[in-house]
Amino acid sequence: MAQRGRRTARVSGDERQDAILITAEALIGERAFDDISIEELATGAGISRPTFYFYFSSKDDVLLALLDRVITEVEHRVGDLPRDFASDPVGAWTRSIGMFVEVFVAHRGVATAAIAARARNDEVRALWSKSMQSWVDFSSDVIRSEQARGAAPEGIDAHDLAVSLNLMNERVITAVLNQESPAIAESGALDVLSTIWIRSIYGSVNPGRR
Amino acid sequence: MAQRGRRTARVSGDERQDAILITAEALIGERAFDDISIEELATGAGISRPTFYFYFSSKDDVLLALLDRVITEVEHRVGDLPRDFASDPVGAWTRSIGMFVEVFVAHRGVATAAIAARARNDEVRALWSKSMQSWVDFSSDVIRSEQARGAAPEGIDAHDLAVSLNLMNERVITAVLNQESPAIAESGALDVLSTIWIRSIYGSVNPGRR
DNA sequence: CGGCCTCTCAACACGGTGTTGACTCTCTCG
DNA sequence: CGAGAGAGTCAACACCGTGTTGAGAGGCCG
Repeated sequence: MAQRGRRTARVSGDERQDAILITAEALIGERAFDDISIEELATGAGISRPTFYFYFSSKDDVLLALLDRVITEVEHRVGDLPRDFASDPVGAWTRSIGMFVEVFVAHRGVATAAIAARARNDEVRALWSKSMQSWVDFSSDVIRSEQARGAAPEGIDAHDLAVSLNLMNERVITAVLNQESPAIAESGALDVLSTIWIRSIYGSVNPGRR
Repeated sequence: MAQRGRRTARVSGDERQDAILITAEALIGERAFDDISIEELATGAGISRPTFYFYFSSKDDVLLALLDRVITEVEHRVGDLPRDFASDPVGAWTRSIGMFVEVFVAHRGVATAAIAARARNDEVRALWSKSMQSWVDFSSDVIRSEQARGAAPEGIDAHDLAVSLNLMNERVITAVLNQESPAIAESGALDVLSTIWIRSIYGSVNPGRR
């Protein structure tokens, strides 16, 4: 939120700022963020390179602004997520994971760029963490309440489980979208992920001995 | 394998090449790969920057050489992994995952650098994939055989499951090692990961209806 | 109108990468 | 043993991308 980008601002020039963001989002969709120069962003927005610095302090700052929007959307959507897990756990989890996938796909470019940038940029890392945290909080709350009502077995820390499963989602979806190898087919992803979530949240299996 | 780095080579100068690799491995442990300049690698190896180019064609080429070693180790260790899953599935899986964790921790710097570099460098991506593929092949083989002997339920594709779980391991361990947030405690990681693997491989749960 | 604040950019400084061309060893073969 | 072919080395250069500086143009407000 608030004051990402521009320094003091008040009247016009907002359009320029937007133009940079729009250019960035467009380019990010077709090319790696690292391969986009500030020159290109500036030209795309109809300004010179030094002028770019009037609006943003760096290329990463642009990414941050883009990420901000995504975070806002994530927090909205997570907040609106239904919590009717008692009546239809499988469906409810699948819908939640489906929403995670949707957000990722919708902001594919920003997500990919942010994941790459978080290794070197603290602010990007913090912001990304914040959005992952929304999902983790949501899932660990639900897991805990499923454990409390006896539907899911205790014996595993709800938070750790939620973190691991959400990180799995992040990684698997990234692999699918980037057509990595090894990866899985996009069509089957939601299914596999849901199954893993369900089994590891509700299952208490002791194969063989132990 | 073979012929990474140096162009034709035959006699001496090998030491120089090693010196670069050693310097790289040392620096990579204390600083992000991106923040290391070729100048530093050269100086560390006692040569000038242009001379560096005699041995490697780029900084990424050095990383590739480092990765090559890791791949070799991974393939060895995966090959040596016991397959006594019938008698003690939980223990066997935990040991396998433990080995994955060990390799990651042992080559922490290279792993982190490779993960960051794979986004921009095709060769790094290919090499990393190769090592992940070793784990995936191993795990999907075992899952398939566990399904065949009736210990694990069918109804989920062994390959997709193996890919997802291995990507989860990669991501969770990275998060732990980099002290990201959200992440989990290093001490509990193996436990949580094993539990998720076991439950999703052997469990067939239908909570509520379906 | 006069001054301030927003906005703009040419020109510069810098740091990193990769290349060139000339030079020095050292080993080998006639 | 003397000539030539590598192997190995590096000063100097060409580039490109980033970020800064300083000087100005235009509008809005008293």
